[in-house]
Amino acid sequence: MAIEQSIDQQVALLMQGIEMGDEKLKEAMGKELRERLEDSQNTGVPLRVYCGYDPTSPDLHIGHTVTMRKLRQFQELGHQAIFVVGSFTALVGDPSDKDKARPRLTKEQVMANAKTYTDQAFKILDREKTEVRFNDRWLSGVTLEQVIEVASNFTVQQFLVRDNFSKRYASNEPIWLHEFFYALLQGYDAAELRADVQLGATEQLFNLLAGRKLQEAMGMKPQVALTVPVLVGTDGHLRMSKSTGNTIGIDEPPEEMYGKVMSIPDSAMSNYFRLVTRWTPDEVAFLEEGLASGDLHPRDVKMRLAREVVEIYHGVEAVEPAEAAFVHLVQEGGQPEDMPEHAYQAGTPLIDAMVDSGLVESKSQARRLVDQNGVRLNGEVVEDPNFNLDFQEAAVLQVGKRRFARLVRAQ
RNA sequence: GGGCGGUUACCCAAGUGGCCAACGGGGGCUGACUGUAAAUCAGCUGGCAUAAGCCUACGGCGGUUCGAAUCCGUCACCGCCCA
Repeated sequence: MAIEQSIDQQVALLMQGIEMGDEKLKEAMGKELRERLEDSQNTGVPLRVYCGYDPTSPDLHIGHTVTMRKLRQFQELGHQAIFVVGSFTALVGDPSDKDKARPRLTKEQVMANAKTYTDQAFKILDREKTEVRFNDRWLSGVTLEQVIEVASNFTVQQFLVRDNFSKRYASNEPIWLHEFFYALLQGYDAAELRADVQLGATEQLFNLLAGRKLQEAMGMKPQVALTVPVLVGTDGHLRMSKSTGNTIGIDEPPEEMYGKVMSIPDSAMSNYFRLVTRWTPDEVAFLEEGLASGDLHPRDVKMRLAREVVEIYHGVEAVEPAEAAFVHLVQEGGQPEDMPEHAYQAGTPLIDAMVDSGLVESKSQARRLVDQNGVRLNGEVVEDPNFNLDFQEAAVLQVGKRRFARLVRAQ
């Protein structure tokens, strides 16, 4: 059911948060979007709006949800969302988001990942109104002739202008020929899907524009390209991505999610407000002003952010327990309710139990941690790594702030 | 096909015969402090060993040497230039 809104309101909503890196381009796209929306209203034909996701890892993270949220907005206005699984493009490796060529995946990995991807995506998207497409369905059948035909629309110079290619070119890093094809493939997708609108992160702009160019060459009306800012990872600087290990997975348990949000640097909060919450621009502005003036405490604001993120993926009932766990564990330095259990033989040196329980990787590392006062047994800092375990009752082993195990003497 | 340069720990990168388990930076970990797992500061960051010490490691293999990440040979891979 399309929500009744004027075209003006719709454009304003859909363009909110769109960043094209160039005001003129953004204006032009906004104008094209308006035309499309008007056409759609007049003809009653919904717009075909697509976004592609390369299944390079088994899990989606909240970085992926930025474009999904935008897709969802289109859905709510009655348009057709198309979720494209890059089952073919993932094999090529997208050069956009890295300074280095990405390792290529096998077909099997890609298909396994695709399965979990789509399931997770429906936490955001309306399953009923989403068309899921796998791009190997059409791309794997493309002939060399067609490839050359498509390639004839582009020059090498156009590619070299791209920041991440020009950088690598300048620093003598390899630029693989197959990487050039990535943009062509995305363009091909756009044409195949007869897309009216394509969404992507700002770094994808080049690819989206390639789609426009190809559609035009094929006698179609070029799609509206809309890009959203990139979400930074938990480190606060780099793009959130599996390969840098700075992700917050949308399938992670509430406590984990809450804690990870709390671990982002204060400086990254604004990025998160805008990209991964349901807050309106007014609410965001209120928080930012409060932070700037000192009226709001950064920690409290971040907790608010953490609650919001947990609520989105786990529902409102998961929020309180997740926050309570955080307060207990981190702010009060308490112990978690659940911790893995490890059975030891009486007389086992503590250091061995640390390794055996999987809390540390080697005895050398365990020794170092003891030296650094990072190991506690029943709350007491351990001084002697060779201490022999022999407790009647279960003992709580703590390594650092976050790793716990319950040690139980074996019979 | 020819010439030149390169390959060092999770990443970047220094080291050109012994003082090298290998400078520095990033990341990660621990601690202190705090406002949180933020910021800041300090320490740690191959394995085994209570310790002395031992083992493994500077692309692979082989050699020179009392001794090699460092020299030589060869193979593999990468980059640049020429064709």
